[in-house]
Amino acid sequence: MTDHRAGPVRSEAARAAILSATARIFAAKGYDRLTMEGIAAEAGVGKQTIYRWWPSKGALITECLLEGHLLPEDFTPPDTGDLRADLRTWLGQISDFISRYGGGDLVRSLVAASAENEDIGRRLQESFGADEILASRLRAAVEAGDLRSDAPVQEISQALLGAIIVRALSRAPIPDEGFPGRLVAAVLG
Amino acid sequence: MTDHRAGPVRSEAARAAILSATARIFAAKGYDRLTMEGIAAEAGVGKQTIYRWWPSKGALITECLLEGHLLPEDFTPPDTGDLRADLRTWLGQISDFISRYGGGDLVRSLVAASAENEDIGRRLQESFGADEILASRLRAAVEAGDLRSDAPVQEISQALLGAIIVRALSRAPIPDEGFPGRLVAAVLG
Amino acid sequence: MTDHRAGPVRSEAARAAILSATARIFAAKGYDRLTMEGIAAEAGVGKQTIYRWWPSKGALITECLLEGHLLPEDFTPPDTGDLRADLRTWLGQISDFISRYGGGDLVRSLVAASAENEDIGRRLQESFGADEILASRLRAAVEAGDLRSDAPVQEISQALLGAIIVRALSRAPIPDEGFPGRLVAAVLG
Amino acid sequence: MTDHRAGPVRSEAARAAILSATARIFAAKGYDRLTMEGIAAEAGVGKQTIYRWWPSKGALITECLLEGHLLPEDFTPPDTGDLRADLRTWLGQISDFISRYGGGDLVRSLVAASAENEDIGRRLQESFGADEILASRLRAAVEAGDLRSDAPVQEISQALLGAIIVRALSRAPIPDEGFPGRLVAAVLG
DNA sequence: TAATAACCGAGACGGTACGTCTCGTCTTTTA
DNA sequence: TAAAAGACGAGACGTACCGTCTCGGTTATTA
Repeated sequence: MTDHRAGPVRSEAARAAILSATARIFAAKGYDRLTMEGIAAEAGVGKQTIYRWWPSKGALITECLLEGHLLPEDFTPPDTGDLRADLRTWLGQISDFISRYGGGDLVRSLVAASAENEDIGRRLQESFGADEILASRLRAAVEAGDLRSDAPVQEISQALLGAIIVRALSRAPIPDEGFPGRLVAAVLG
Repeated sequence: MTDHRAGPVRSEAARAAILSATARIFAAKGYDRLTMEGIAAEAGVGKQTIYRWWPSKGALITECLLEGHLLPEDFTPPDTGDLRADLRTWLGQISDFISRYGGGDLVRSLVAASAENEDIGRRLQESFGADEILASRLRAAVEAGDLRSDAPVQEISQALLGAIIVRALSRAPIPDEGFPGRLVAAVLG
Repeated sequence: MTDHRAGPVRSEAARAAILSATARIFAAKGYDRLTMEGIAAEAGVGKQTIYRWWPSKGALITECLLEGHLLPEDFTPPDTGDLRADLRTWLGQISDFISRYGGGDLVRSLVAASAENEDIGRRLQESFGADEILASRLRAAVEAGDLRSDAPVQEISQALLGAIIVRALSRAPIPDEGFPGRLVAAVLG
Repeated sequence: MTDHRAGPVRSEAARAAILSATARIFAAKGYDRLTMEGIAAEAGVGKQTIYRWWPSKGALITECLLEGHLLPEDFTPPDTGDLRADLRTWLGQISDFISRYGGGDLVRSLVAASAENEDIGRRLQESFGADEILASRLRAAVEAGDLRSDAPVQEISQALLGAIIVRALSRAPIPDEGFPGRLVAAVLG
């Protein structure tokens, strides 16, 4: 028996246009000036087509995030064998990204969205590569003897990403090349 | 609400009513459902009386923060001579506060306000005692030999507070009594 | 032979369901709350099936009218030889109908549809029997000497029906049994 | 004195602009293409300013009607002593008006509005002068012996106006100069 | 009797308008 | 004479329908 219902199928073109328009406006104007009407107009789509598939602005941004429209770069920490150097590289990538794109505006918008929307909040660490990949990297370092066996892996990840976020919220510019180094020194001694 | 009336003499009462109403709504409904019209109604005040004194919602919240209406508790780290124990105490106070008040809702609202408003962002660390007081405490530890002389004081503060914020944004509850200890271990080894 | 195209034939069941649903909603909710989507849902039919056969809501209502779904009763004036008595009977039938069905709601809906749609407007007099049948009745009265030979037949019909419509639009209830008599007296002296 | 509340007073400029814009669009596009958003835009006014003072499109049109924005002309029947001649003059004025303005479009829009809105319906006869003025004219004719003492005054008024409306709804153009005469002949013999 | 073609229910699509809410400014009345 | 009350222009919200356009499934005619 056919388990698919009759009727037209969701328009992939509309879906792509909406996500793309959302990402464009989010990057250009920030979370709080991102409106559903603006998205619909930019995407050349009726508002109902957005509301038909996403219940809220947050859900839309979540999907943008998951599809990589908002943070086009990949913030995976490398694995060279030297944990601290790898973390410095990773933090340097994020710092560079922030410096290049509006000096923290995009991060702040992402944090504002996270504060308002549960799903986005849950995926925040993931978005910056501070999730399972970093955790497994840290666990490998424990096995290699680079970290103590009782090192609190999750707290280390949160502290590193959190420092970046606090800095973005405080509007302090990333000062110079030394920041990743100092942050790794602060967290891993 | 309060018994103030029209007239120039009562302006201080209006000011207090506005700040109090702002704090009450902020705590009850969060930053994004805090409206100027709601504040005016709750305070029994005309909207213009708010706009006469504060240029924006952010400025209003900033003043609430500075006057201690939003975070009624004082998050000053103690000074017992044992830096790590003091930090654990401090983080424990914050964790307790979060657990007691809505499990992070208030922190998230504060973060949302920080993301939107520059002044609030600048005072974010200060609000949680992660500012000069903590910095001087860390510098004293350097002098006492508890920390290396090149310890990156600011990054340590940001990492500690940031870990709290990332946890709040990710909606993970503070798990148990061990969190402050693990976080201090993560940051100061 | 290509005098008949390939494919299935128009579904009589769908046609009947649509007309019936239209009449039901028209009577229950009135012209302005009659929606194409509502008709489709009520009839268990796709919207396209309606638009395939009728170009507009007005055309649909016109067909309902012609098939007697909207005004289930037949408002043909009788022919007893006494013109004025026949007209009183006819106007009494219409008055009774109005009193029985929502006190003018249906007439008002019909008038609203007539104002918006040309075809319905053209058939308005016909719907109430104020068309050819009434005209020939009046012409017969002229021949019988009951009316002057230059009696303006069309204007008499329009005045009689128009008085009913004006009364329905003014929301004045049909007051008592005397109305048809007074109206005939007003128009034919 | 508390006979007037504190606060600003209703803007007469906004009120006038709204009524004027409503009348302009009503005349130009008809009732069913008259939108609240269109009115607001045309009047240079926020939508809320309309909804603050009028609950519905119908209420707005009612007020337009009462202030004479919709039917700029005065359809008062004259009083020369010759009732039938006066009625012919009056019906001629209305016929001329209909011919000059879109051939019935405005009347149909008014009828559509009457069908939808109770207040407009109640004032329909009044709008065309078929109310108290005409009634008193007819009563005077009774006293003067021009009409029988039991002439049904209200029904005569409704029949005259109704014939005009039925003609407008049927989209039949007012044929020539003879129509008012024939209609008076039809109604008053 | 297979292919074809138009039908069917279903419903997604780009739009328009709805009526509500809040913004930040401006104006009037009151105490 | 400042504060309350609240009207104002602006514009986003989320919903309801419009009329058009697919979908896949279902017949009836035609080759």
